[in-house]
Amino acid sequence: MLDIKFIRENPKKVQQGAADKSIEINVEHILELDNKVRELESITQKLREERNKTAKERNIEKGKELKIKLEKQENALRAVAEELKTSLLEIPNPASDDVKIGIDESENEVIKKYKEPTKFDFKPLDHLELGEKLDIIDVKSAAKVSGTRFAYLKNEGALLEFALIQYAMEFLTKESFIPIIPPVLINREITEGLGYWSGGGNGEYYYLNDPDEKKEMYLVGTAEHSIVPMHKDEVLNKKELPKRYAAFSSAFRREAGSYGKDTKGILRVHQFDKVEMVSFTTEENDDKEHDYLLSLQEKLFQSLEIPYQVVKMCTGDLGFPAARKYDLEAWMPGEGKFREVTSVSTTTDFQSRRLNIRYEDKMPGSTIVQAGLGTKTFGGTIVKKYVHILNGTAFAIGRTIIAILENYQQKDGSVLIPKVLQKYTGFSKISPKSS
RNA sequence: GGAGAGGUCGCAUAGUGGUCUAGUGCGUUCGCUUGGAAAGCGAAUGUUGUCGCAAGACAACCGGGAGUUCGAAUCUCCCCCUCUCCGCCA
Repeated sequence: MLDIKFIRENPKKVQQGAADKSIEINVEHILELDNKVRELESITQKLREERNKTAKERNIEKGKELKIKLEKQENALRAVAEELKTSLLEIPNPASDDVKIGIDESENEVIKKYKEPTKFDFKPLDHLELGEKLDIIDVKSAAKVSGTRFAYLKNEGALLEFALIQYAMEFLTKESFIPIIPPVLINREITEGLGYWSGGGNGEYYYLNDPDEKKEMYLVGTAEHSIVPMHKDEVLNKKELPKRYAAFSSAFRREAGSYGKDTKGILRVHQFDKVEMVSFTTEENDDKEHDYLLSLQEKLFQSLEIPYQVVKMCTGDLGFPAARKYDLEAWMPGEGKFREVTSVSTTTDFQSRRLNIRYEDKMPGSTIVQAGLGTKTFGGTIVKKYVHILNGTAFAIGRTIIAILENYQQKDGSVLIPKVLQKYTGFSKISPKSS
């Protein structure tokens, strides 16, 4: 959500920001609504003032009259205010100035590359073929039990997941992240704050509806969904910023509308595990924090020695709340393509405004010279600002395993384990099971 | 799942229809006092919004929502959360 004051002062920028993301909004209409709300607000306020006075005088007759008038005004105000709020929620966060304007992913820019794509003197297999030969991925049984887009990870595959989690958590804890395991079920109110419903419905997330309970619960699409609202309605101390979390959780996605896309193996599944980074910081440190989170993602993949490229999203591929976003795409020899394995975005103060997460900032004190009295210094004013929230993937376990399997496969069908992970796996190679 | 208690200004508490413009204590800040400090004394001390150049004025907010009333922290209804006991349970 954008600040109405910002919209009043920068109507063109807001209109253009939405257009750059190919989202249609009508800023002019929103400003009209805003004026109307303020007009009605002042009328209502005057009536309330009178009502309060009348009640104090115990003027019952006049009070009855005012009550009716006031009710009318309040209803009118509520209707327009509601309309304004709905309109405000439809405005996307404008992209940062440094983001390229573009229609869709075809205009994204590759800004960095690490290593050349892995070369083989044999025809590399894809992760599913490998996974089945090694007996570490089983989608057939999962189809029987859960349906398509589910998988069992077993044997060394399961252990590899634990190794990745342990490695990432240790790495991030050393970087002063707070390790955390969040709930994966969230309530309705929080999904609204997160914007699950913007764009006219929920095509992305699962919900659980117990017929015996009136309450609906929603499965998180990423740990971010339960980490960010942790601080809803709080005022953080500037000294504790940046506050960084390293969260491990499962993530659930309906993938409605992606039928026929990436149907093979575990690249795109309904349930996967992830180590996620979430950072709360100040306005002035936002850009620096974004670079920092990206650098951590790069370090992790460099330590696995997996070739990748960093892609900077153009406006059309940014998504609603992000002002800037980078994807790290790992080389996947099975497909012969770079595929997204992590992503990192800043939502600036867009999410925090909606969820009301702020921090206290002290403006510098001022010194004034008083005639004949010398100088006097006044303490700074405390100002509350919305925090800037960034989030990025450390490891999306499934996709990272794909990258490892495909890049580390050997001619004999075995797969080597990246050196940094060996102390966590306890083995350095996965060999095909003879059946 | 059953029974009970409770959610009030940073914290602790008072407040059961108009004197609440929410009292008091603690904490915090400033001032007085002091060689300096403590204590003491005095004052200030929430959030959001509207109007205003400003000083300020006013409105809304006592877990959330709806209602009764001229008037609600206070009465009614629904919901949420916390605590205690019992049951069940990894």
